[in-house]
Amino acid sequence: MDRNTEENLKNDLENTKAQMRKGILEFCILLVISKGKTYAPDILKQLEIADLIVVEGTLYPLLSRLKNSGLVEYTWTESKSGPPRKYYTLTTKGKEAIKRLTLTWNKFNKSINSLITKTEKI
Amino acid sequence: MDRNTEENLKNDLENTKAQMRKGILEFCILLVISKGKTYAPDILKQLEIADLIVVEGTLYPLLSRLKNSGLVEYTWTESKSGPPRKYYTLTTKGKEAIKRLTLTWNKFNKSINSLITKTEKI
DNA sequence: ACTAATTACCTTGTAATGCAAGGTACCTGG
DNA sequence: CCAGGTACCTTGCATTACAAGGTAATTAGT
Repeated sequence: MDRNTEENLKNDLENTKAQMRKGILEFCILLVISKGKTYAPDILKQLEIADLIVVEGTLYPLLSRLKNSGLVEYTWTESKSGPPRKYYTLTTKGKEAIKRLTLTWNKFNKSINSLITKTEKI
Repeated sequence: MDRNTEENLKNDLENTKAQMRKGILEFCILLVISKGKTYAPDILKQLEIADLIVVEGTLYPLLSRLKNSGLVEYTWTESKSGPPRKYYTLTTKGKEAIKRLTLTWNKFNKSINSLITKTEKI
């Protein structure tokens, strides 16, 4: 594979990988919050540790959506080193959502694995 | 959980699940094609068997994208029961793409599992 | 020979949403 | 009092899945 093809392939795949990441974003954010009270910049750090790059402009609107859906709630809390923070926690509904999304995730996993194993002749 | 909350939760989750499905769509279509020559309606059937509902209006543009990216190619083939079909196969680049996407998929899986296991205190 | 049904391909318009970039506001330290 | 750090949020753009509708080839029924 020459250098150009390699370059193109990388670009195409970046796109597809981004799509994959998007798909699991909401689920992952709920998972992070389920670990206990957190606020936006901390969520970003934890996602980065889990190897999922997300940026502010994505996270804030998403947190608002989760709030409006009643899956999370927040309380303002003073900080010792800056402006007050919104600490998010899961609601009962949010916990239920995580359970179901975990099942969904496992289901997709199964679908893909069934497709992968059928293709080992590549 | 009352009936309204249950209804709302279902709707919210449908949305999120749809997002997840979108993310893996391109990958899954490549996997199906890697099993051997196929054409659009057959791809739809195989995805349905793997529990991934996709519709025509989604598939055709996506196949065009994959074609333009050089991951798949097609040949027109006569049919015994209707108009001619476009039979798709993977290119070398497409096979390479599948390998990398499989790695990506495994990586995301690991990320999520690390988030899930950290949260068993729910 | 005509018509209806089937099969297959594709396009248009809409809505959702991730991201880059930019903006506001609070607090602390020099 | 102002510069830097921290935290919140919004706007505009591009991508893209889907619903709905359209074109065309072949076959079956009458």
